[in-house]
Amino acid sequence: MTVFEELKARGLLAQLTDEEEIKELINNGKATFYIGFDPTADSLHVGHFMALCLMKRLQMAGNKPIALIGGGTGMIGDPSGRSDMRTMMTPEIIQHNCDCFKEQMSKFIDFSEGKALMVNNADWLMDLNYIEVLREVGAHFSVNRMLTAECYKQRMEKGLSFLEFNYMIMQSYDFYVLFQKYGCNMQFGGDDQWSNMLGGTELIRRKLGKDAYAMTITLLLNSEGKKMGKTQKGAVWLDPKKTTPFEFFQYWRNVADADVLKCIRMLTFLPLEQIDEMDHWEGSELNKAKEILAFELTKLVHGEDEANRALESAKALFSSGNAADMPAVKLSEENFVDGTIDILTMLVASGLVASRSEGRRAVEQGGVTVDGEKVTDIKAAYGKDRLTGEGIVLRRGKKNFKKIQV
RNA sequence: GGAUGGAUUCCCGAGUGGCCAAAGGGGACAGACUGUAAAUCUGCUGCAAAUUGCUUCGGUGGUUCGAAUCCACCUCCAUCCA
Repeated sequence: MTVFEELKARGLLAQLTDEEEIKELINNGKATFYIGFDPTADSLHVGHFMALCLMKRLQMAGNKPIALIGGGTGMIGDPSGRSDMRTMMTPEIIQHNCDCFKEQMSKFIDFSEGKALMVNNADWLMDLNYIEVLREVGAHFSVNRMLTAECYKQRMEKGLSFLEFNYMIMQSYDFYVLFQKYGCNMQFGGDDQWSNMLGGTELIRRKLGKDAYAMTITLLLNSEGKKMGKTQKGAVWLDPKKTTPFEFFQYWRNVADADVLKCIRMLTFLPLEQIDEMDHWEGSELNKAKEILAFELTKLVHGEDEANRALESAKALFSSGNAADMPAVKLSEENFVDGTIDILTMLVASGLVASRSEGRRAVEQGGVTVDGEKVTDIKAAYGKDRLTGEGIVLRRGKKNFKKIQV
């Protein structure tokens, strides 16, 4: 099976400028392609992960990836598909985020011996001269066309600043620069990037009279049409300090039935034959598939050891309600009054609830247990001796556990 | 620059002097049912020493016994005109 066929079979391909040409190039390892990553945070997240996997797959097929870090475009902020303006970031923060991205990326992609490149568009965007850009690049863009682009649709109602409007031009210019400098003939990205990417291929055609190609990968949406990889607390990060391997594992362990197979297909490197076998699994059997998904992804991102630990913790936690390395909280002296601590203080100190009011509600609704026993009294208190050594397992709801120790 | 409309709690959105911690919906959280799923039903959703008290309706000041609500100024947003 060729790379192209595999990508297609996994449902990763969304839009392509020229299917035959792209197939030919990537199947024969003749593509030099780039994917851009804007430094919007100090860690990559699941969306980036898909792009990195794509890079890896194509790299294995002999193509040369260029990871572009958007130190320059990050100064502007991509309005594509967003309903409101991004908060502007200071140059210091952008620089910091770039550094974090670099470090994380090198774990996934082999940058040795020219097998892949990492570049930062700040290197060519920051010194541009305004008038020159307008004349050289701006002249090739039609405002009328840009305004009809799908990615601005949401912003036509709420307002779009000139700053953000220029994002497409900057991204197009990136492609143009990379094409000339590194012979980069293809750009890949998320499907929301389609219009920005087309801008690049057109700029190259108009300025150089040459062909370049663009291809987008399907956005990972759940069955309700929402972007996956987001929780109410924010994104699911790849940085273990921001999203622990256990939390990461749990996120995938808890995806909806309707989404498991799609996720396995799109995100893991499991052979397609194996995935096809799972395809007819139904009902509670799907739980096994969720476990496989969670394990495989945790392994890819955090390594096999962490994946095993997360798997075992989860199993132990949900069967016996106890696990060796569940997140633990050490209480300090000031939490105790007369050698005891009440349940509300404990809930707040553990971070399981945000306030005492919330803790009170959780207890009143029967959502709190200590060592498997339901707590019914909001005034319940625990002595220090109970918390020494092994400590106790405090639980709010079904899935939030903390080990509490002195 | 001018005219008009607007800013309410996580989001949408009602409220135009006291009965307002603020309707309704969404989301989130918790319970029941389950398979760590979905659907459904129930509860709950500012903070706290909790039949009470405190802080909140873009910002600052004012009127009033009393302001989300009235007045002044300011900031931001949308639409139309230039």
